Amino acid sequence: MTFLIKWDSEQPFYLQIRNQVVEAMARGQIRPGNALPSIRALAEQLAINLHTVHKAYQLLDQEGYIHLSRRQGGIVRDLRNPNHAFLEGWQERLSTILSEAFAQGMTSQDILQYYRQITQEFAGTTPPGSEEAILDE
Amino acid sequence: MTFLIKWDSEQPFYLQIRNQVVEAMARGQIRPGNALPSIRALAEQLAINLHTVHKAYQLLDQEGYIHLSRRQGGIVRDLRNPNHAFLEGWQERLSTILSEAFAQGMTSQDILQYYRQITQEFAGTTPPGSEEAILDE
Amino acid sequence: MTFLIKWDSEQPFYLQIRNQVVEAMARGQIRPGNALPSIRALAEQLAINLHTVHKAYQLLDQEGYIHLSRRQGGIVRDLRNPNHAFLEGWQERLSTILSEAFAQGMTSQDILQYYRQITQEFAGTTPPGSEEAILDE
Amino acid sequence: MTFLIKWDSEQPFYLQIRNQVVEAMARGQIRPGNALPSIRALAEQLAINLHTVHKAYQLLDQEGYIHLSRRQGGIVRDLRNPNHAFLEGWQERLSTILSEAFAQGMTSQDILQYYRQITQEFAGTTPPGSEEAILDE
DNA sequence: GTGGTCTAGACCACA
DNA sequence: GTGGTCTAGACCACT
Repeated sequence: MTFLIKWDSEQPFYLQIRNQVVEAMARGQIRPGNALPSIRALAEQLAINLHTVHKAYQLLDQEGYIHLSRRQGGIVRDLRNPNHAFLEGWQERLSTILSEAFAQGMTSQDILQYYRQITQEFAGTTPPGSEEAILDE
Repeated sequence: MTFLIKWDSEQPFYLQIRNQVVEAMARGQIRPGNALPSIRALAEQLAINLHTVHKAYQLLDQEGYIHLSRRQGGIVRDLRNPNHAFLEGWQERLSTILSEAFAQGMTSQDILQYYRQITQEFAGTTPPGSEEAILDE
Repeated sequence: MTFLIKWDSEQPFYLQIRNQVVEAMARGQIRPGNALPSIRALAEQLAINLHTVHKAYQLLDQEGYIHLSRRQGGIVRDLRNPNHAFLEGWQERLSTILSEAFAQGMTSQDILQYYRQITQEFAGTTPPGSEEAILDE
Repeated sequence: MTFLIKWDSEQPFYLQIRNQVVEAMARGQIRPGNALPSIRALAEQLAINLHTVHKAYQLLDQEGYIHLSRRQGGIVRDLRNPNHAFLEGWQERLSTILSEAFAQGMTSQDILQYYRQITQEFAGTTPPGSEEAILDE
């Protein structure tokens, strides 16, 4: 997968990285057991600070998406069921984002259309056997 | 409607207020033309600073949810169609939140269930005749 | 001429009135010697406070557009040359508004087009003899 | 560029700053990609409060003139075409300022002379190669 | 270093 | 009464 930093985004760099990893997982571009690029390599590739990448990986580890170890770097975990802590915050954020849509005058149909548009990218999971490169340099 | 500040939340106070207003709009608890509580009144009620509430109201005004004026205070606007700028950011945030769910092992069915659970509160718009108080003291 | 208050405008009422009087003068709808509606009448017609209309008239008097007296109310003056004080502030405001246009990417042609569009309404001055009603009720 | 606060102006400080930035953009003194002085630096230079400068920068960001970010401070944007919302308010303000001129007895020739006088400063964009300092200390 | 949030208290403009 | 402006000083998040 390819990482891309938007230098003029309002989102912190570490969150951009975190989000891109999560999206890649959802799309099946990286799968349980796969290794993320090393902190050093990714920092160099993106021309940002080591600490920033480290922070992103720590967050991913803390949220349960990866297992971060000194030896192996970041390994994607196999998550089957979200834990309670995740669900609680997630629901609230979903509620907020849906409220915005309704308050802005969107209908349930509009929203579900966007939902399908987004999730069909996720549904297209690559077959379990295929092991593609994590990072195309 | 009732406002509630979570003092230990990672979300800034002003965003909590903003979100609660938007959710109340989605639920139909406050409707176009209704007045929000005055900045001073809400600040006192929540025991937070006047400027913090002011910031929340300014954000709501800027996002188009309310009209904030020196004369009338904050009045809920009637939004019919979201503009392009809103939709762009909204889609991206929806994409992020959905990928989190998939990456955490949730299925489309799980997600849609939460969707219905949340939106059925919205769909339940109060009948047009009923005029409820904005703020239950 | 007809006055119209925009209740949800960010502009103060007294400025809205002042601007409408000035625009009516520019269009030739009210002319030197004409009387403005009485403060009391206008306040009643617009359903706003006497003080607010008074403030507008005072401002017009102070800026030299009208002569405000207790007996005759507001009488439109015959201005031939703007005084220095007016010109100074006016130039600065014109400079600001033109800067905005250029900074937003407009060209001189764009601006002059708007200029013509606006001034052609002013150019269409009614002939000097005709004395039309100040206020159509 | 040089900022200057008029302490006895009726214009709020934050608007004075905003206007001076916009004028500098129109004159080509600051160009797309250039950085504005940091909020703290400008506040100190002008001997006004940090929050006042902050407000000016936030307004400029909101109006689209600059991009304000935690990382880079204020960066001048490259605006090509004004949006509809801008044009609407701009036209009305132009209309008001032009009617003042006519009501004060100025002619179209007078106005166009001022127009040229102001815009010739804008037209005189500095040659593309020259990179002048943003802030002459 | 940068901007962002929050608090506290003052005074002003508008109606 | 309302919101708007300005000041002053604190702490935080990001790089």
